[in-house]
Amino acid sequence: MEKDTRTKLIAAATRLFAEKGYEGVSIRELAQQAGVNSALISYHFSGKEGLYTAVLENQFTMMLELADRILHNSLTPEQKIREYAVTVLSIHQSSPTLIRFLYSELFHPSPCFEVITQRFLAKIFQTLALSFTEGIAKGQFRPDLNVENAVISLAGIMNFYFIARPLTQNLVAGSEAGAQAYIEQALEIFLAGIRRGNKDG
Amino acid sequence: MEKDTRTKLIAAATRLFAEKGYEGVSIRELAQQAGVNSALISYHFSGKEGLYTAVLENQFTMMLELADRILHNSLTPEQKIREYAVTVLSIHQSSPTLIRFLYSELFHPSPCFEVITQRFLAKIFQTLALSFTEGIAKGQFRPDLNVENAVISLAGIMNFYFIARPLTQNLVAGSEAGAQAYIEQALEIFLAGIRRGNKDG
DNA sequence: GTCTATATTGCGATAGAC
DNA sequence: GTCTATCGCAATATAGAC
Repeated sequence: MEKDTRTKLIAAATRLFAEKGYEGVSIRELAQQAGVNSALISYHFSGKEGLYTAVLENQFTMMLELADRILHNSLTPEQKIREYAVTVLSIHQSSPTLIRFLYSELFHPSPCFEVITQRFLAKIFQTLALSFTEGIAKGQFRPDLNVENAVISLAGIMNFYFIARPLTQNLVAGSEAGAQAYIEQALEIFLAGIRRGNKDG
Repeated sequence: MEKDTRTKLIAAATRLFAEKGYEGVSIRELAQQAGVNSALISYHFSGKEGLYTAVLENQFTMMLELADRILHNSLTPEQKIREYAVTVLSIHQSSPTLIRFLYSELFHPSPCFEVITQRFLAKIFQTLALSFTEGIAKGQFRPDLNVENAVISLAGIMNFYFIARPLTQNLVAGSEAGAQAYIEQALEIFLAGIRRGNKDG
């Protein structure tokens, strides 16, 4: 049992950090939940902060891999938006704790977050913005769209379901198995809303 | 200077808690930023936790007052959705730190959060859900809408701009003075997306 | 109501035996 | 690689003078 200690620590730390936040959990609690000695955190990760960084990198790596799907292919603007939607669904389903780390980092960023901001979020943003620009140029989307705002609207409508899940689990009665159904309807609402000829006024 | 100490402490605490989170700030720092002695936190608020609760109650009170606008009047379904949008804008503009406390509480709830969940969020959710149901019944909205999901889509598209602001301030070049413009476009996208006859086939 | 000084606890990190 | 024991520090809270 040498390398297994790292794995057990990361697994316990992912759960505990997601639940209580970085400062809300002590190294003693982390070690206890992992079933190892607390001194091993310093030995394997150079301290609590190193363990947290390892957890973040582990979480964000899955996101980066999935993201290549939308970035490295040639699709129509609408297809790229659809691809973004299913990618969002995949990310949240394969890593349900990710959203907590993402928003914890968003509001209280650690040094490690800049990597994600620059390598992932900015890239996604620009890719989507280009898709909107292209869709407008081709006459598929409303010509009066502000592309930056459209990107935020798309990201908001796709991600908020997972952000608000702690609430909706209590508010909505039978809300499970609904992530995919949500994404599908949200996608149709959004696409119908930006297509040419649906302008209000 | 008796009651002024409470005010100064709440003001400093609102700023510091929003910036660093509950555990990220000490009572010494709180007192120093407020320009008072640290022992006065225990005297006036029975400790750090009491001060945090006072900050939360102060933040959430404004939200509750503004929320009455959508709840206590008889508007058409589309008018209620528009009223919700401008209310969201008002809330975030009059209290820019609120979103941080809201999501901090969403992921790491303190006892005080249940009050908000029950008195505000659930009420808003149900009011909007009723508006969608009514709009569908009157033939104004697409008949295949899932109302719970539509509420989440609306909340997501309206709030995400303010959630993602720490990011977009770095990502988008000249993004200021854009909150109202965002809300207006997001509203048109959403309404165009749920109106009858815009269904994707 | 406000201050100084201090009690007490819990934290992260590490030295050193095995 | 793992464990025990402990160090040093910073945290909150409070007692008591003013």
